[in-house]
Amino acid sequence: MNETIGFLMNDTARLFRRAFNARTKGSGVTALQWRLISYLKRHEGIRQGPLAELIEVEPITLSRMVDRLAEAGLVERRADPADRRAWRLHLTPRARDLLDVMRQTTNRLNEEATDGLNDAEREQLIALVGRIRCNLSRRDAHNETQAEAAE
Amino acid sequence: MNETIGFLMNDTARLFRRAFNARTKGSGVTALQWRLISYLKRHEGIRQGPLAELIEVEPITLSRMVDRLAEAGLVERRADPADRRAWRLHLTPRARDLLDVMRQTTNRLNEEATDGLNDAEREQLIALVGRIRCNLSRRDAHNETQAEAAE
DNA sequence: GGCATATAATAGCAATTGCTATAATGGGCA
DNA sequence: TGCCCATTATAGCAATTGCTATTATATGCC
Repeated sequence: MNETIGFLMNDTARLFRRAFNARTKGSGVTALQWRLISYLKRHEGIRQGPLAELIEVEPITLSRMVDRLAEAGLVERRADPADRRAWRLHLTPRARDLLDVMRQTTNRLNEEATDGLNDAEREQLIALVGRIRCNLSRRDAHNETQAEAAE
Repeated sequence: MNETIGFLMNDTARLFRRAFNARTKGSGVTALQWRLISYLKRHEGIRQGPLAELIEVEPITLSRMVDRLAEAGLVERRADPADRRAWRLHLTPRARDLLDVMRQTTNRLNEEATDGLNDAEREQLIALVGRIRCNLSRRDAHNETQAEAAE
């Protein structure tokens, strides 16, 4: 009974993060920064607010993360031509190079993590966890709606 | 390919934490504090150092977490009779009451998360994730040994 | 156009965390 | 016993984060 799926999932995710951190320690980039860069790759030109929501930090926190990443030459702020309050975020070539390296690291890590599982089991694992995420995602949206209605 | 198992697991674990936090917001206890209390329940009388390792924070961080939890009347420091440098940590009755409430919350949340899965699928999910955790746990120990040897 | 309200981003302050150094105690060995 | 080194916990300082307030700009309404 102690092995609830929630605890199990959190433990496993933490082991993933730890292993990932151990393998990228020398890069000078933290795991949360990788998360930012990784999302930014798929949402090139996104503004700070929406990106903060994606990686789930407060806008002010993201603002300061971008400060540091811009200083490190990994992220670039460009003025939004349609809204002078906003910035559009872009990756620099250097960030893209680092992403390629990280992608290899991630692939290797995933292979190690699923060592001993056959293809069918891997697919099933992804399908089942995907359904969990879907459930929680819906629940969450539902709860947020309730919370807004209550205020 | 973007849906690697590592990212998927992390996303899902984060949704778990978010949902859990949303349901325990009024308790005045943070998720990390819950983690401490939860481990402390299974390791009554543990010393600070080993507990810090369990919940994966630095000893000094745990020391200050215990400061706050002791002030809140949830954790008690007792002198170790065998070692005058060390404290033995114990939960107070109030913490046990809160744990009962949390356990219910956790169970409900797990049911919601696995909504739509039949018993066989739930078992398979737990078995597969458990194997992932086992793989990563071994890998991690291996890497730490390598790291120590390298120093 | 002019004004009220909403939105994007940032600054100040308080809280939390980790790195490094330090105090107190324990344990091994001569 | 006395000394050296390891271990347990904690204090000071720097970095990061979030809450709240603030600035600049946009949008809607008259």
